[in-house]
Amino acid sequence: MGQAILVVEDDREISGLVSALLVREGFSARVAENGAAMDRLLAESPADLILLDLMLPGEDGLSICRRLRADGAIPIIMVTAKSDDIDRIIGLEVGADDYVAKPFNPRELVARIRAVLRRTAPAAAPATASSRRVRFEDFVFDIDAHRLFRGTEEIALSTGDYDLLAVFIERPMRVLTRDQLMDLTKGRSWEAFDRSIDVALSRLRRKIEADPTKPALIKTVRNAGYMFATTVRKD
Amino acid sequence: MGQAILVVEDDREISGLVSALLVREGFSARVAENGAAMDRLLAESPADLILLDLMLPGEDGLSICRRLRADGAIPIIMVTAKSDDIDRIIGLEVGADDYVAKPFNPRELVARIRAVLRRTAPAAAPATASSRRVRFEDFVFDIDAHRLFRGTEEIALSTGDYDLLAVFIERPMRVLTRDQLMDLTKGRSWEAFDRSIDVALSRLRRKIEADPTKPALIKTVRNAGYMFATTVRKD
DNA sequence: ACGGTTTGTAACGGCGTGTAACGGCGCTTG
DNA sequence: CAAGCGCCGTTACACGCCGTTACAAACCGT
Repeated sequence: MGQAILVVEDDREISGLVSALLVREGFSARVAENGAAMDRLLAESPADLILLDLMLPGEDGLSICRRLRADGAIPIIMVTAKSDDIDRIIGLEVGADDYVAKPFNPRELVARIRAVLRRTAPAAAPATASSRRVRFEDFVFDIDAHRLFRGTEEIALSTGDYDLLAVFIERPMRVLTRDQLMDLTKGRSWEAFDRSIDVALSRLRRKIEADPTKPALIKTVRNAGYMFATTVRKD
Repeated sequence: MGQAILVVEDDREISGLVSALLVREGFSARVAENGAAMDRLLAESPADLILLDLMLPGEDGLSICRRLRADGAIPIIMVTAKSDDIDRIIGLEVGADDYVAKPFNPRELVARIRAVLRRTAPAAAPATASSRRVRFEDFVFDIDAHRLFRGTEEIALSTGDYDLLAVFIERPMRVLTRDQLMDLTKGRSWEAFDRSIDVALSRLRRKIEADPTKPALIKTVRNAGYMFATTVRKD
């Protein structure tokens, strides 16, 4: 779903709050408690942005920042507890993309993350971002443009249809629980008697299944959830 | 003498303190109390960076920022009294280079000024690279001339149509909220029951969509805003 | 086959969005 | 300066989306 943010922070309470905030805002968040843990997580999968605390056990935030700058071009936002430190960090020219002082306004933090991602995005991809497309069965799904085609016919998708399909496309051949679907599409968690996912699914099936009474694309997995049961080819 | 900073701030006390600080740090500082005074000073001699307060008598800081961004590439740091405003300003994408909340740590302010000057210094020269003409689908849009063509046919645009389209062109494949659209086109913020954006969009769609009842270029994203859903090629 | 549980979906209604229509304002023109 | 015109903000209403509810159908253990 969202872009991957890596939070490097040794205070569990703060990292918990921040990662919850980020997930709520549509990012995916991982936490590392020190430089070594960060390296391990980056080896597993890359991050789109790193939120880096200054004070850390072991290797210092400044050192980590310099190191990251040296090899990759991952955007970095430095976080520091004492606002007096900020001018020092900036002065040191470690090359972070932005700087935030604790305690920070959550919405400001999110806004600064978005601003940095926006600013650095054109550098990575060409400014005229081409749209991502995938194929499955005889469909072509233009993810960025929110458009779905079967053959040459366009199938109109509501925002709800799109959210659901986009989630499935990214996770084919895997059972997704109602809780996961709820979280990934609406950003809120699923409560016991909530049927909105089922109804949304029924509506999506009506548009994309050849025979909605015998679903072939989106299978029901009883007592578990739903699964996008076809292969997805990147274009 | 150091680089020329222009402080746009109506509070005499603050502007006095800031300009003293800047001079002490080796910059040259001038003060303007509002947008008109700023224009006069810029006409006399250019500035290397503008420190722009959000709340000003007469023309608003956001409006000034947009105006400055439109013609030149002078680095701008926005200053605001309420830290809650910061996330909104950043979210609005007025395009400032940094944002600082009052009351600020003087050394942090200086550090941020230096950081912005450092970052923007090399970018100044090759700024005039891109042509001001873009293509999308089978349209050619001449941004400077305010003219839009589909194939060889010209499509007449009102200034309202143009403003909206120009904003979208610069931010393809991104959902823009009504608040952002309002601010970027009209320079004022969006209030809950204001439908003028919706109507303006409807009028633009009527001119550029093949089938305005099934919008393909400008998608509605329910509960969020609108998105220009096509790729834009620079000419 | 029976009863309880889970899933499918039609129907309803609240609310967000599309857009026709009206009218004020500023600009052009004679 | 009056008349005409086009632009655009407001209003009002129609329509579509989606969360909820209710009931039917499918499923499963016994």
